[in-house]
Amino acid sequence: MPELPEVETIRAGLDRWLPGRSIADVEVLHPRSVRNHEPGPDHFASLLRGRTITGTARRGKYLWLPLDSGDALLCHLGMSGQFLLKGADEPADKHLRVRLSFADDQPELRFVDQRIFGYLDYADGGADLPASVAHIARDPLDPLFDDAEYSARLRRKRTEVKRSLLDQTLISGIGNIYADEALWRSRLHWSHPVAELTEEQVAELLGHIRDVLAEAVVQGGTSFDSQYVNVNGQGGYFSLVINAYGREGEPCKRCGDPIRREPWMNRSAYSCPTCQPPPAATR
DNA sequence: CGTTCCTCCTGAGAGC
DNA sequence: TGCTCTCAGGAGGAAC
Repeated sequence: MPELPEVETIRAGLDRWLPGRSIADVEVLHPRSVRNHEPGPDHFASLLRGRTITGTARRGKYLWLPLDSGDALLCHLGMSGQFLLKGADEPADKHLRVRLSFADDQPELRFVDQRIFGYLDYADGGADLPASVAHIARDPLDPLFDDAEYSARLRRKRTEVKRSLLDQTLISGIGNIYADEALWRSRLHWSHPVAELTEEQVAELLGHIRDVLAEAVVQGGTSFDSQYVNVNGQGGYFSLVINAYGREGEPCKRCGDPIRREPWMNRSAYSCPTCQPPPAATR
């Protein structure tokens, strides 16, 4: 259930376990989970058998495992995807979609995904950056993220600030929760037009985005390492202090007024009506 | 061309 | 209880 911190937590957990291991077998239990691989599940499995995982990588919410062939096993967790490391003798999880076993007697890697919005794919030549991830912007925790370029690009858009935060081609890794949290910290309403943000406001927003993501990464990091085998990437999430998301009717931690929920894009936007007033019409 | 919005799934919880 | 409705941390691509 992944935004950047959850995906990063999973990546870090996998990175302590997978590099150097050889894939012995791949079992695809639901074809939709590998739907982007045109030749089909059997071909997908055959490409992976015998390959050695050489590392782990992430951009935004995309995760991939570089292989000794120079290709990569690409993964997006969608809304409900999880990676679990479990013993082969443990019972199948309810929504187990793909199972990868390794050459030795080690735990297997399971891809579990209730809603099947997530997927695995074989990325030809994608060890450094899979082609299907190339259009995704760097995320704000990436040392090569260019703040000035982001600010200029953002302010040229004709859209609202929350929409822009969820546009992964502008800035990646942010989803509905961290968007609402960063906007709360910035005292910005979701509908604020990005073209009207000053450079200073963008810089402040970016600072809050980095803070909330980094705090969540630290929290998430504690949950993944209990037992490598029983890992559920979602665990640490709820220890983060949430100020807006999901708090409809509860008091704003700054001013005490009840947090409001507004329908937004077939989803929800949470904000403080006092700290985050809708922008005044400018024309 | 840029921006908006529908759709792909399964399941939980609320209300009747 | 069982039905219907809404909602859920995402993103590609059709529609405008």
